[in-house]
Amino acid sequence: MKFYSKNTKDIELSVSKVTEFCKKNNLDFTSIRKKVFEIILKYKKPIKAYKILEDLGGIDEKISHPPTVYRAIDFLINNGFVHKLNSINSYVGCFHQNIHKECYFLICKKCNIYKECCNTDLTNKIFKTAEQNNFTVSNTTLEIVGHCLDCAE
Amino acid sequence: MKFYSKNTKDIELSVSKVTEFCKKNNLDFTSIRKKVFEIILKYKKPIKAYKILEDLGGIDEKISHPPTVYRAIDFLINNGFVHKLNSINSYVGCFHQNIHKECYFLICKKCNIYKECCNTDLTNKIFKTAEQNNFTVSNTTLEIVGHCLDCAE
DNA sequence: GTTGCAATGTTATAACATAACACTATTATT
DNA sequence: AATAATAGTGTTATGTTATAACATTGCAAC
Repeated sequence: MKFYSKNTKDIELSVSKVTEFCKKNNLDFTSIRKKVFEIILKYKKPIKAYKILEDLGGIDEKISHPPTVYRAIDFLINNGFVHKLNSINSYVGCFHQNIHKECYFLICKKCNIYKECCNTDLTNKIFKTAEQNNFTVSNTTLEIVGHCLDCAE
Repeated sequence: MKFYSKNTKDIELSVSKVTEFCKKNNLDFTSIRKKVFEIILKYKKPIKAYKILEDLGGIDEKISHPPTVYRAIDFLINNGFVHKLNSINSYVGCFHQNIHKECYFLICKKCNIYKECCNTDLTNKIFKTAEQNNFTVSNTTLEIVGHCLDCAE
């Protein structure tokens, strides 16, 4: 399955994009938040919180406690830089041009590779459904779990 | 928010529907599985595994161990009688006429009430997307988290 | 320079889920 | 009838994911 392969340059670009966004919006993109963001991006696949913790410990033992990681993740998610894949308790960097919270994901059970998609049509449908039910959306999750072409039998 | 309120009679109906389905499909709807299913239905809101465990303990202390509950849940989910809401680690009985695995949910952050929807159009779109990506679907999750009318500010 | 506030450090524990193996009951096989 | 195979369950222990609670730090506003 083709997926968004990020090389070093792509990661740098994402980081600087977020840095700029934070500056504009008066958000505090601290050193820890930046480190956690970079770890997530570098991992390429969905990464688990305790794996982030481990990697962070490799950089600096002082900051290797769960709350440190979860706080950084919260910040990154709340601002749309990272998404959580609830069905596999993992986190992924957002690869899209616009910082946003609505996205959907194809997740391969076997190789764990994933693909992030945005489909305006689908998103609109979802919001319309919510509206019809007098529902105020704060967050949506659409996860499609299965097998990618390479992993299918 | 209006939701699928199940009275005793509705629950009995669901249980007998599932009982029949299991008979036809040669599935073992054991006493424990049935009890767990009933607990989930009676709760009306999304219920957590350890709450099920607690309720089950009230019926019979012998069967109040986590694996007992999780095994029953697995059975119920695999056969489409129950859905898991990954974003809140909770379980809900399926309220639809056809036993199935694809559904989407509106979940109120505040009161935890939820609504289960099925929208063929949306489901088709999701499957089409997967197909376009050469992806074999085993399971989809669409969860819309936010506030219902009563809980909106 | 002190107050206020957001971020972080730290300890502990809560909440969610499964591994591993023993036991039981039922069915199928000899 | 004895035996084997199998699915379900009982039980202990532990693995995994996430947060509560409170102390400390650093910086900005007054």
